[in-house]
Amino acid sequence: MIAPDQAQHSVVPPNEIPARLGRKRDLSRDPEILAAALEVLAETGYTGMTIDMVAARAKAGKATIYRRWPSKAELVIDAVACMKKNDGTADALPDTGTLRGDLIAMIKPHSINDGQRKFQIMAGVLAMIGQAPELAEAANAAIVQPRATANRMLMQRAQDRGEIAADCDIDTLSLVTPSMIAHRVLLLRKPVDRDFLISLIDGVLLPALGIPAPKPTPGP
Amino acid sequence: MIAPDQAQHSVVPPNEIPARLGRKRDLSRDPEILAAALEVLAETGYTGMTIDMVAARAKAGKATIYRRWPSKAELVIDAVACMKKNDGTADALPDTGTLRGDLIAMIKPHSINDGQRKFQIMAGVLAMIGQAPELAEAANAAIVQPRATANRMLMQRAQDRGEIAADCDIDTLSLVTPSMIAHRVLLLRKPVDRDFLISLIDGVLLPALGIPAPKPTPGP
DNA sequence: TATATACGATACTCTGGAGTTCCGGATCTT
DNA sequence: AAGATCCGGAACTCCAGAGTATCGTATATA
Repeated sequence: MIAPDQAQHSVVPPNEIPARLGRKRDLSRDPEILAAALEVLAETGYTGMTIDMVAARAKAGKATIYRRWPSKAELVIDAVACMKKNDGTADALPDTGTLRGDLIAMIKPHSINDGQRKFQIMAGVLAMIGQAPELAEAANAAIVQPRATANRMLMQRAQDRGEIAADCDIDTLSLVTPSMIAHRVLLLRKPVDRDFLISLIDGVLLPALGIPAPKPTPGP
Repeated sequence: MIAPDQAQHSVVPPNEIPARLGRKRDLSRDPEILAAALEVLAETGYTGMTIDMVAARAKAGKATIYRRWPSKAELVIDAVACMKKNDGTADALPDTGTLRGDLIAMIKPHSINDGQRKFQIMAGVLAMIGQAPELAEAANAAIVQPRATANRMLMQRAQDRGEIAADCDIDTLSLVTPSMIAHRVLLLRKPVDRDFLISLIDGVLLPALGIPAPKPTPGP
């Protein structure tokens, strides 16, 4: 999917590598171009983004880009899909013993900035989800699902150790924070800061799971 | 805001109407053009929408449109803003005596279709919120806020009559359903049907407010 | 009636950007 | 060495669509 035209001779025997002549394609440029595309996408949105911007940002020629992706749309789809791989959300899930501790521990400066950026990209990408439904799936898989999955795993663990009831609607609740972060970034254009995330945890998630508010007034 | 250039002689005494010569502008065409713009917007998105499409849909000339709005962007902003006026969400808020009854009563076929269409428009409009922050406000005010306000009023009443605790985070909770509907329509591209809305009410809102699930298994 | 503006319809201009082609130089296979 | 393909860079073609201008007609004021 990354380099769509690398498998062009599907007729030749699979054991015989095509062994094409000439200079080899520099595969290390692929991720650099995709990263540049994501940067421009986050800054200007899909409509404002031009291939020249991406080429300039990646210090590449336009021909190099069109040699690897057939169109602007496919480049963007690929760039969004590749976010999923280098995300690192699932690594090192916290384990503090309480669900609230785990959820709070997920709030790190890095993950806040990363999240802000991802939803910025989502805003730029939503421009063309009407024409490319596959892009909606890619964006969902790369941006929303990692967070939802992390939430689901934390809640599942809490359920297994009896901290929350067995009949909680974990699947629905795991989507609450991603959805409300998206609304805050896309429409309200407010920052996703620590206080907002804590208000989601203490005002929505934990109450919905039957865990009472921990500190009504957190002293200084 | 609807006809930006109708007040062009701000110097003349306000009691003396300009009394311009020539044929008068047909004001009844304004809402027809705005409605056509919303239709095209919902179908094709901002990028795919052309002024010719809007003109054809409204059976109007392009000049007629440009005589009233200076650009495509301003037309769209106005169209979205005008949704807020003819929405009818706030009228006839249900009053069944219980919060769950009220929330369920809000689920009517009409409001479901209307909501689906509004969030479709929101998808089309998100394309340019990067360039026009005012459009983000307009979309928020026209699409999300009416629903959030209705939710907030219902919860406030429940709080006043003691059905739910006084320290509930009503402001945050009122945004849960609009945010999750948006995610479902925009990214998941699934229909917003009755079952989904009920799962939000019984799986998130009511538990978060401390109201136990009413029927674990709703018999036939 | 004379003038001025709005109307729908059509033709027109103009610009930005997608996608293509060519260049000189580098790197590969044979 | 020779031929083929890559590279970054730049010039190029091509077109959809925003915005403008014009025309014949309708409706307003003076």
